[in-house]
Amino acid sequence: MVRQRTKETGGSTARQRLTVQDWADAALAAMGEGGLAAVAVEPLAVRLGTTKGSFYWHFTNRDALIEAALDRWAETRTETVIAELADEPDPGERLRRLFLRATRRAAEDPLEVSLLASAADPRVAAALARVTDRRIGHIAALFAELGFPEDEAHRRGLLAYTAYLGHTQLSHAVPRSLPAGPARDRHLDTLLETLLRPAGTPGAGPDVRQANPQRRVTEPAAERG
Amino acid sequence: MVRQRTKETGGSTARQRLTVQDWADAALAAMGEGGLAAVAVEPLAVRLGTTKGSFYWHFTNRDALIEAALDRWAETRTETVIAELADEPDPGERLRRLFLRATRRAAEDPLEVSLLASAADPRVAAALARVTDRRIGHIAALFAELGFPEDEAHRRGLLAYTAYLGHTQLSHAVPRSLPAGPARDRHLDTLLETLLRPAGTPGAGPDVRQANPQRRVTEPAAERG
DNA sequence: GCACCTCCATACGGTGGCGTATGTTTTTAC
DNA sequence: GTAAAAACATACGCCACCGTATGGAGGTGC
Repeated sequence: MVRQRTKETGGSTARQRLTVQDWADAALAAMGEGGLAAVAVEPLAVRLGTTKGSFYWHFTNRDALIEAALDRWAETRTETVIAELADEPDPGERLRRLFLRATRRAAEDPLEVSLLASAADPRVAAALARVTDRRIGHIAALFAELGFPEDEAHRRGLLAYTAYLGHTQLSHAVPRSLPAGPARDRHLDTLLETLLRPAGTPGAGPDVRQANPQRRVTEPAAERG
Repeated sequence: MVRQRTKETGGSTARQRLTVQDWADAALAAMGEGGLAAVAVEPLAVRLGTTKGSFYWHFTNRDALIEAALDRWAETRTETVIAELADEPDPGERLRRLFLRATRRAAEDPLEVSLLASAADPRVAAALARVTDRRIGHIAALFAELGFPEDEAHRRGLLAYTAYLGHTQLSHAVPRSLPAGPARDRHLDTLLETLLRPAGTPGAGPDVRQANPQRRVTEPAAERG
């Protein structure tokens, strides 16, 4: 990510120039490590091997950087995962792989947790709202594809996303509280299974979805990567 | 919370003196609003109507304040809720009321979200680990009281706490994504009901996995969000 | 009522980060 | 190959905050 900028190494140095996105990515990285407050121009400049002079050429001030970073986050960190699985034909398997992949990535990157904690900032809140709507909508669409009626699909999508968020929090705060290794995927599978099971929805309950006969699926092995 | 300290109001002023806990509570409040970085001595002093002189009498430095605040949080914000419901005889009802109460409080107070995002700090991580273990253990004990075997009770306790965390995150980040008003409790009730329903136990390794209720394989067109 | 201890106020020096001003290098235009 | 533009470097003033030093209020013992 960070470009090399050896400063006085004779002639071989191709002194890269930085782009707005380089700064935005660095800001997101810093944000993941230390929250919004850690998005500081001068430390970022050091990390990028440059100086403030570069920064204030690309941005008017720190706020502009934060907005750029949030935009970049909202664009990249949601669509990529969705797009990666677009070729999977089976919606159930697509849901499962989406869930496993998303939780794994979120467990590796503290950025999302950091952003969730910065929702007091209106710009962060806006980005979060955008991303959350998109994600829940997409999951709900998967449930709808699986045969659930519209509102029930949305309800389950909401639950799935809630589980995703909670799991992410735990994986960062107290990782040892969660099963690790192969038990991890099994745990997430049972969680998904719970969400997929036809519930006795008491409120506006259609009667149809009764007991699941003989569900069998796809080995959990496929999801590596 | 903040004590009144009118500064020059003649003689009627009972000039309160501050305690270590006053500072710790103020630190927790600031932390909820702006994260760990917002725990700054001088702003806190202003909020408390005093000066740094007071602070550095009670604490050696800022780090000591943070530790005191974390200790106070770990002690108060978990045991109180548990203790408040100790007189409820029915474990199912105790679980339900615990869940409703905890989620409501967490939705009102941003502190917990902020702490979860500061888990990179080892002191915060320690406090979180303590509190998390205590809470999951307590919830698991409730499930055990309800008749679930030990490991299954723990598994469901973990799921319940995951749901709690996720719900809390959503309620702060994108509150409108969650049902409000009376639908709120109904939503949480169905969530709990899901967790209480006897499920296909995972440990013994039955082949049942992942459900497809009446597949209605739709066009991939539904994918557009 | 006087020494004494507790608790707070005020005044300092130091650091880290923001934003501006202005110089310097690299790239592009032609 | 030179002039203009783009991209970066350096130097400055400013503010917020940390921690220290020291000087008082206010109560307490006797």
